[in-house]
Amino acid sequence: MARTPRVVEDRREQIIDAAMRVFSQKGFTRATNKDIACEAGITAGLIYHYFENKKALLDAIIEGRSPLRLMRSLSPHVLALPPERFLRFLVPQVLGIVEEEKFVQLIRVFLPEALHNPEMERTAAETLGKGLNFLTDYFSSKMLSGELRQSNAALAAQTLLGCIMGFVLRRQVLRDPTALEYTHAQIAEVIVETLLKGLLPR
Amino acid sequence: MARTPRVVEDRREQIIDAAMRVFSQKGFTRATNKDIACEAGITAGLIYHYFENKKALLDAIIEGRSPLRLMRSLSPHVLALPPERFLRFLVPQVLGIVEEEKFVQLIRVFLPEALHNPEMERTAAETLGKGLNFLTDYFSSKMLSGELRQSNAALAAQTLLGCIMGFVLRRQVLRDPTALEYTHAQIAEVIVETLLKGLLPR
Amino acid sequence: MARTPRVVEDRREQIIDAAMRVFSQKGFTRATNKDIACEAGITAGLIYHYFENKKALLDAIIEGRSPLRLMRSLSPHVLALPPERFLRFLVPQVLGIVEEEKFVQLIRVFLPEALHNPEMERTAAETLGKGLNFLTDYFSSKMLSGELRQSNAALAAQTLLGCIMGFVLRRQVLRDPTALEYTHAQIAEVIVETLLKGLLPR
Amino acid sequence: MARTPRVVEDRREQIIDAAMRVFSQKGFTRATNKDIACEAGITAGLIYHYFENKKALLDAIIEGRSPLRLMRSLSPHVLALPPERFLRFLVPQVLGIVEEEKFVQLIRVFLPEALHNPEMERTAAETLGKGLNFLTDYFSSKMLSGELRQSNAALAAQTLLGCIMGFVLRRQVLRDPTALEYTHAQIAEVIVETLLKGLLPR
DNA sequence: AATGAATGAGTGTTCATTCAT
DNA sequence: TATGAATGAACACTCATTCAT
Repeated sequence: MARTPRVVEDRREQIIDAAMRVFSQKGFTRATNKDIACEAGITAGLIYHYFENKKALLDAIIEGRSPLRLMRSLSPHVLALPPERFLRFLVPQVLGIVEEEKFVQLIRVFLPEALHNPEMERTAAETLGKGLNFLTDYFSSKMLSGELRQSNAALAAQTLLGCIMGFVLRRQVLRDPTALEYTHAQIAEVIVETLLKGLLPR
Repeated sequence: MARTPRVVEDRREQIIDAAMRVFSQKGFTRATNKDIACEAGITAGLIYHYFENKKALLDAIIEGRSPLRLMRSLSPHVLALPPERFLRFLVPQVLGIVEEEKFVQLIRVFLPEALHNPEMERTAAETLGKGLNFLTDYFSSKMLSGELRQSNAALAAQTLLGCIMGFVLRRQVLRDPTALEYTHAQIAEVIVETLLKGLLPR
Repeated sequence: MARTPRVVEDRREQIIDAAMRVFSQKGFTRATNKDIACEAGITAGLIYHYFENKKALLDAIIEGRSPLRLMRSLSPHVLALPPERFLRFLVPQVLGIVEEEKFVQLIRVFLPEALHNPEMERTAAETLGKGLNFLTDYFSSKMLSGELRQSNAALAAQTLLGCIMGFVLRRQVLRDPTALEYTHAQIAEVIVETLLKGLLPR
Repeated sequence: MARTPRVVEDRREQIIDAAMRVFSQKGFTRATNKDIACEAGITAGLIYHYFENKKALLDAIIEGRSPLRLMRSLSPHVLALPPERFLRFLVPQVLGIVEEEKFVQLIRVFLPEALHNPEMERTAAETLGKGLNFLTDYFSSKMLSGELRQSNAALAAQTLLGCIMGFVLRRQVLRDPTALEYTHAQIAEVIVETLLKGLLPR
């Protein structure tokens, strides 16, 4: 009896996982319910016991797999670190999370959807916004304290995150083999080195 | 007279334009022939007078609207400029081209397609690669001449282009209103300032 | 229970039967899925639950309804019969099978298809070939034993089968009312008498 | 001026010829107007200056190419010949005409159409009927005169024509390579010998 | 006479969704 | 829970036919 909800959750997860894989490979529209059912080892009809429709399944993926850990793992104490140590900690950390298989799948599912769906566009913008706010706050405080030179903190934050996104885009979305040869350490080193000198006071 | 070929070309262009708009709004798969025909003010059947099938129409968009101008407009003489002037010229130039309506549409059509179509994935990676090579070459030569400090030129190029892509992604793909408030000049200023100091020798 | 596979088979058979009727009336190309579905009392979509496509449905008709019984019913012991008894048994037998409704439908489906489809052309030629071989063998052995006069057994076989085909063609394909007035017995009598003893008076 | 109707007739003939070829290869329904226009070296629209629609083009083929020569070439004086000479003249003659390329095309166009079109079914039955009547009359008179033994003349006629049709069907419709190896002379010889004198030894 | 752009009705096929079992 | 038969509303695409030129 205590089992039923457990099983239900398992089945749900199982379907979500399968859908995640199929959507990330084929895209939401091209993926059929049969594809997903097949990947999950069930029949297509059963999906409708756990999800209202195909769209609800997509929503479940996106809601359930939100990159919250990212925020959590970066929390309070790191904010106290001086810029150089902060960035040398943050950048590889972000790269590590963002280039995980699950996260890459999420990007591949979410990105095309965001492109053609205003609601998801907003969700994506907001999620990114949270990350940017976090960084912006950090930069602002360090600019105030004089540890970073004065400039537009929000734009600086966007510049940093943009660099990282650029790498991820080329590596995980375009799957450029050249870009995939670098290690996270190398990438982080270059980003940090390049931006840091520009951000530090003379 | 002398008109006939003109009309044919016009009709083709007209269909391509309509498809461009519809694809960029709805995505290739979701866009129906009727949508495109409707947008172009014709009937769906006529599309097949000019294009073999829906995919051929997509190909025509992508081949016909390739961002070649970008490369051409940046060519020879600018390579001689010193880094600061070079970047202050280049970055707004690229932003200007890349944020044109037509170009943004192209991105919105191409990106989701590249995500689920290996052939386009390669095309996209190659196109980006050309831009990166151009930058990498410039950085390499300036590192040799001592105008920039020694480091991995390819990664530096990716960092620069990544920043720009990050901005475009947030502004034109996610259409984040906050990000859209900045002018090209502001964005370019921050990117150049931030990266330049990191790239210049001490 | 124990019903489920039965139902599936029934539905398949039901669709094949409907298709058989529609194809034989309208021809494969002219027959629409809607026609078939309508005849079967189902919706067009359901056809694709049981058959990959329209062509596969045609194949199923042709494979499933192959005139194998014809060969089987004629087998071993009749070969020992003397020519006159053999033919007096064989010809009405063949006429009976070949003029059955199902078989006539098969001809009406197959013939036009064989005319424009090399694969089916071959299948038809081979099927006919098997019948001819059977007859040729019989004629050969009886020519050796002196029960039939020496001549080209293969051509004699073709002559006999040709007569029968000629009748069937006129009766069942061209549906000539004059030809339909004869009974199988009459037709068989004339064919056997004519071929066996010839037209000339003794 | 006297030319115009000539040209019109030529164009018409040219289109009919092209249609004949295309219809006999692909079948009426599968053949497109573009196919025909292409084969005729014109554009599809032009067909409609000479024919009301596709069906009218088919009718023109069938009406214009009726196998009248066959009847004409067999006319009056041959009727006087004794049976053996008559058949030895008739059978190769018929085979020769019926296996001409043009006639075979006609069969390949007509046969599938007759199968699915009652009107053409009747036309075909009538045409065949004329041939049968001719033969039946001959057989009747020779039975009366005692040159042939008494039997059902109509069925005997059908038997003879059926034999020929059987050969043509196997050779020209099913294109059986084995059957195509025989010469007209061989085929005619066997048919005449078998029907005339029968299979039994004297 | 001839073209070919344009139409629109229709075709085979797909697939999300429902539902009896 | 789970199945898979069944539906029906699309959809991409074809093609006979029309018509301005």
